Amino acid sequence: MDTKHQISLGSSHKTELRPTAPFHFDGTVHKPSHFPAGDSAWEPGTLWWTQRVADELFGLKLQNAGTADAPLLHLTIFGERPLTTEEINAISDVVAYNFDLYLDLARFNALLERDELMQPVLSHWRGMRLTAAPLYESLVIYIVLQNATVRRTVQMMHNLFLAYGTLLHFDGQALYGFWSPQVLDAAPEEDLRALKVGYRAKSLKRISQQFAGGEINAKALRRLPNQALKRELLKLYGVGPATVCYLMGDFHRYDAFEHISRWEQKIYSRLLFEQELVPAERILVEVERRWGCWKMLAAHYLFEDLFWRREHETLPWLEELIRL
DNA sequence: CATCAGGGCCCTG
DNA sequence: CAGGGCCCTGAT
Repeated sequence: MDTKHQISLGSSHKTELRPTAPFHFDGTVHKPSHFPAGDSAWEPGTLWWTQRVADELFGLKLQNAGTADAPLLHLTIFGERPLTTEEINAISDVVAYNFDLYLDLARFNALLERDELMQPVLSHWRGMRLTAAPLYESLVIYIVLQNATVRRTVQMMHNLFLAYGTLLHFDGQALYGFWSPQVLDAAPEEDLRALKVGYRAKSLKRISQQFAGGEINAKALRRLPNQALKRELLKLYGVGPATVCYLMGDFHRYDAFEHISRWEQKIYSRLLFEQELVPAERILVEVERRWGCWKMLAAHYLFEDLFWRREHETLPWLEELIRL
């Protein structure tokens, strides 16, 4: 292994989290539609992943210790050193925000129960959340997704982790932790290009520079209303209409589903209209009509349900669209 | 062997 | 606002 940096996380702390009910553990922590990035591992009932908090890397384990209607989570935090109570709480808060643990789904569930198409989907996924990553990490992932096939995205992410990530050993896992923005800010663009990220090297560097320079305050952004938030996010170099739509999801803005990329358009055409290709505009009108302010979350349910089915049955039309 | 589009975006005219 | 260019890869 030519990973330059690796560390063992010998210190561990346990704490508990109580999501609002209903809570769907596996649907929330494992997303079949996401590409495998090397920074998380999942088995039913347990998720391991890495998280950079306040410029320090941690390994995290989340275990399902409750039921859908009486949710309880055991969170174990692995670090290089003992943590204070305040630090444990801070990390718990990050986890709670990223998994949207305290989301009230009552109205959403009532809405989906009245939707014929969504009834079976809801019966599988009731309590599932749309999850987020730290803003910088989400941006990196969305940038390597741009104009690339899944295979290439996986390769780019792997190369980036190999060159700039830190392999964290904890709880029998070996998972990559993200670099700090300062690292890519300082790296020559040619070095990034050598990792075969292509023109995305420029976006990665510019974004890293903006974060390293303290221009971005993710927590302050959370307080902005949708349109202002969108405006701010679009100022980030390399963020356009497709990426900003994903980012609004990271900020739990479930009413902000305002863009459909080509491959998603084909998938929604099938699921909503049973047609090959419906105009994007018509799809957006339809999701607004059906799900209103919950449209992004509802669309997420449909999508994850589809990709979960893909793991268990063959869907030839979908395979053609995914193009590994 | 060449050509092309891909889970976009920036820049230019 | 339309269209070209961008890095690289696998498909054709």
